[in-house]
Amino acid sequence: MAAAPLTIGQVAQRSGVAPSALRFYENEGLIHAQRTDGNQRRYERSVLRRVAVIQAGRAAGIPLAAIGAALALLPAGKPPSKRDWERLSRAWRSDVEARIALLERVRDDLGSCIGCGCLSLQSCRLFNPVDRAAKAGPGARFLLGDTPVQG
Amino acid sequence: MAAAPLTIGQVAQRSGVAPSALRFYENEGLIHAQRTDGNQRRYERSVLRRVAVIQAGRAAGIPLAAIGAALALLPAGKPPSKRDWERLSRAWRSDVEARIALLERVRDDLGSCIGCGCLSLQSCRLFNPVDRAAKAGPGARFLLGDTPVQG
DNA sequence: CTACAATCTCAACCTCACTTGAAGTCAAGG
DNA sequence: CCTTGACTTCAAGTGAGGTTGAGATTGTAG
Repeated sequence: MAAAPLTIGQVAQRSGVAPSALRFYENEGLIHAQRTDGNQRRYERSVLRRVAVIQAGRAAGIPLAAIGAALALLPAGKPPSKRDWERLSRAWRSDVEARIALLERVRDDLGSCIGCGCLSLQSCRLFNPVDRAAKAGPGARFLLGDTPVQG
Repeated sequence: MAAAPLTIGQVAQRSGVAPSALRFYENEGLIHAQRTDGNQRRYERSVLRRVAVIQAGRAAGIPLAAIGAALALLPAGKPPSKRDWERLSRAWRSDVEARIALLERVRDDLGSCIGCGCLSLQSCRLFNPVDRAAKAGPGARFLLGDTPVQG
């Protein structure tokens, strides 16, 4: 008995991802499905793994497009090898670490502002003194920093 | 010589926020401006502080609406007191900390997955075993966790 | 065979935080 | 006065990551 293919509802239930999202992922090329004679989607079980990888990436804050790019390097019909997953999770991990570092900086700056007598807008790291110096170029941007993301 | 009011362009340059964004903030009720006879905006200098607070909140990942709610509790025409800012920055700090904790968990889960032989989908914390158990309710959601945000 | 739930497609809508464009007005230098 | 650049409003667009709804079709249990 070959493993029965899964309907979209079954995949939705098992993965916790809404059917609409699964269709969306397919549209974006992240997953793939066979079709019945009546045009309904039938999924191989390996799609569950793929969806789980997508979930992990989303949890890590990786944009869907980048997740898709990563998945594109993985075998289509088969679950990824341990090595594949190692590569992926390592990359995502360092991405998450960068995001954590950014937030930690913001946290520390907020913390230091509590005691810094910030109202003078003098030497505060959070409110950088672009107001006083007004040098060339816009300031205060340094806080936001573009989200580092692997293509 | 009373401090000259600032044009929108000047506020934009000094704060690093685009004029369109400043108009947007005004529309959303986060900042306010006087008008000239010719209907142009003229800002008091205290708006720079307010905008800086908005920037700080944005950096901390606080939604604009929540920043607006917080600002609404602050004196309108005057810079916030030290106490005001302490209250705000403390609240935002703990919000940031919650976000950091979430990311740290994801990071650790990604890390543990590197070595966990995850491909068996057996006991992995990242890929939680909803696939095997398929209990009531959707799974894998636990990773995402709603962003805690103060109203 | 008949219900009825599940699925299909396609287009429209949603939130967030803005940006862009069109068409017109204001302010300041020469 | 005239030009030029900064400013005005309002509507619409952007992009991410989907959801919602309409209307039609399929799959399955009884």
